[in-house]
Amino acid sequence: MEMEKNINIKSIADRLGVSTASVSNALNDKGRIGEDLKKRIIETATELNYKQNIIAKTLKIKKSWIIGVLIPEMLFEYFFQIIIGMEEIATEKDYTLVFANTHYDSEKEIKDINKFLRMLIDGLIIIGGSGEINHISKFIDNTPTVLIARHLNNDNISYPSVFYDDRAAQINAVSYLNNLGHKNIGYVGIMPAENIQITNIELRKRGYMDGLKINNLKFNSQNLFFKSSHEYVSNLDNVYDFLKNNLFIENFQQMPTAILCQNDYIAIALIKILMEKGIRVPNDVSVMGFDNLVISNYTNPALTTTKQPKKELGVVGINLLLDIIENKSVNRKKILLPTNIIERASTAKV
Amino acid sequence: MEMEKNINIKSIADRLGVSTASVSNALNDKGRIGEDLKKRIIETATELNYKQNIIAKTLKIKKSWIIGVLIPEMLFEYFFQIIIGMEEIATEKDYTLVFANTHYDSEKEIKDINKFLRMLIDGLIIIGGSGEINHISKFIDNTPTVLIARHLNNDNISYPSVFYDDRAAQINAVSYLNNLGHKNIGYVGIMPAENIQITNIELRKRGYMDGLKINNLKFNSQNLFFKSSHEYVSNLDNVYDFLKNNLFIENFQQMPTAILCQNDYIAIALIKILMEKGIRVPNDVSVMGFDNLVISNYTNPALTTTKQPKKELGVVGINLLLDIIENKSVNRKKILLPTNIIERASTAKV
DNA sequence: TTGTATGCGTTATCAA
DNA sequence: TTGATAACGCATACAA
Repeated sequence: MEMEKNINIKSIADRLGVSTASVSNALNDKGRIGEDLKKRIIETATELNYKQNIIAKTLKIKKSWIIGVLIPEMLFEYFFQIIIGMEEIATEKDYTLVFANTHYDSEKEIKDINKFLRMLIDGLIIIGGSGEINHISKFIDNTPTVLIARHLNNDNISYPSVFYDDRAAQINAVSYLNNLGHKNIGYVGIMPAENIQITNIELRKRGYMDGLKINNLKFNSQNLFFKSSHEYVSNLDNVYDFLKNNLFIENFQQMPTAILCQNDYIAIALIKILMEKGIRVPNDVSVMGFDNLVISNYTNPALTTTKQPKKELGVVGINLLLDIIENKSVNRKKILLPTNIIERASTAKV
Repeated sequence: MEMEKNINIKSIADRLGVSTASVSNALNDKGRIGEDLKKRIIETATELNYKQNIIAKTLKIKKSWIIGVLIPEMLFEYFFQIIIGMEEIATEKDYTLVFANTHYDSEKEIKDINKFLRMLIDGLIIIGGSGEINHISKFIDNTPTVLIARHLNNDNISYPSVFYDDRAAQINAVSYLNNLGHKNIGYVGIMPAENIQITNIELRKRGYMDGLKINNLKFNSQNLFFKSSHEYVSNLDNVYDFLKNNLFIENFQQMPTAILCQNDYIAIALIKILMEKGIRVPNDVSVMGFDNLVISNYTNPALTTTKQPKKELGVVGINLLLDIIENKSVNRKKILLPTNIIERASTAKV
């Protein structure tokens, strides 16, 4: 096996007896070079199988074509749909995505962002997470950043962001159920861990409460199930186990005729639990989810739920970020995406 | 706003009146430096909020702590479970993953690998895809590479790899159904596009055929549904639509008492289609999947299926790769992971 | 149009 | 133990 020497612009320059400057100019299609020499350089480059070293280029021009993406957990579909949307656009525009899983941990967020900055990322996308932003604002202020579906506690702080309105969506859900004739509507939600606070989850619950008020339905605290888990609850199996151990249908004061859920996983698990107890959905009780997972159309009964534009969150988010990166003017834009109710078979008139 | 100058090792060196060499040695905990100076350097570094530039370091020492990962499609759960497994280990060992979606396209594979190499990745992981490897072997031979769940056409070619046996698993599935008393077993599979060839899919189908033989059941070509789609079929909705338009249950010669499927999506879609026609599962026909998606325990009826160790594929794969990167000796290892049948409610005795 | 020379931030060699 | 300096591969300001 022959010793394979690294081919760089100097290899090409030497081979042709020209300067590296000319090689660089030729290969990057800058103007300052003659057509003839340019052609010879490009020929030699392909002949030698030259590959531009992105790392060196990045060091020189301070552009990496890397976008850092912060995800709070590796949850199926919800986050991955967002990522899929981003990936298509990023690839198309020759950017590379790198991910970090922050586990809803502020310390980890700081650590991950620091790592990204040391990699000279061109921009940052933060998906979901807590309502807190102060601990990372000093980084964000110096780096093009877009927030996706992250609701900040402090409304005065504003960052470029793409989001949908969890609260308004759940208000709509309550109204939808009310229109079906349900006057006694329960709610099932889970905070996936005790020490974290996820604004989206709070907002969905508040939407339920406000929805009752707006529809002139009375709130009954017995019919609100909202617990934190001490162990991390995220996937369907976890959710099922948690509800199985913590939610006692018989504890509902006056069994609700409809139960609104924080998300589809909870709805799907709840339906399974109800059916195991011989409670029929929607005959005995209507169940409504939130997220519109792909699978929710294939459960039995198919799930009525609220669809938020997951993939579009990613697409719009990355486009916004790339606009900011390539043209500083579009900063501080906030984009609200719509939600809508997908009516299926898990809800019925009463 | 003050002009924020980049803090580098020279900033620290200048501040203390020492050389950059000493700063580097101190910060990287190399030996050649006095304890006293080292302490002062580290203090100054934190004081100035110094962040090491990974790009410059990578250029110098030719190590990026980046692992490139090739995925053939953004399919939920199957690939994402693998990724989740990898991500945990990679993060733990301070590596960063970058992904490329090859869309089962050889040209794109070459392009993506080239991009990775230009980023000076430390290693490459290739998940799934076609049975062909020649077009990228020249890259792989010079870069630590691990194949995950990619079955090569040519058995003579050997790369470090982690996999499970699709064919053997489907043979087991046929035997399982046979033991339930099913003698007329159908099969439903889809090749997601016409011009691509995915070895795993071929192997699963072959497992069905071989399984019949081994169990002394006769093969009836009328009961094998295996079509290519001209449009890309991957997610559950696609699969449902495709089957709805192409699979006519009544065309089965002598309706099978059990139908084995290529994957869980197909099984779930098939069950929905059967139920829409009033055919009961498992009373009228048993249906068996492959993959054991999380959701498959929550369908109604819950799905009997074959579980392959998705997350473990990722964990074992990345560990193997990191071993190769850090210690060239473990090369050319092939690791076979077991599969097992998860018995649920979609199959019954006949 | 082309070449010379410098620097991006780091590590590493060699000399002091 | 410490410092001066070259080198990684590239782009660019400036000179020719």
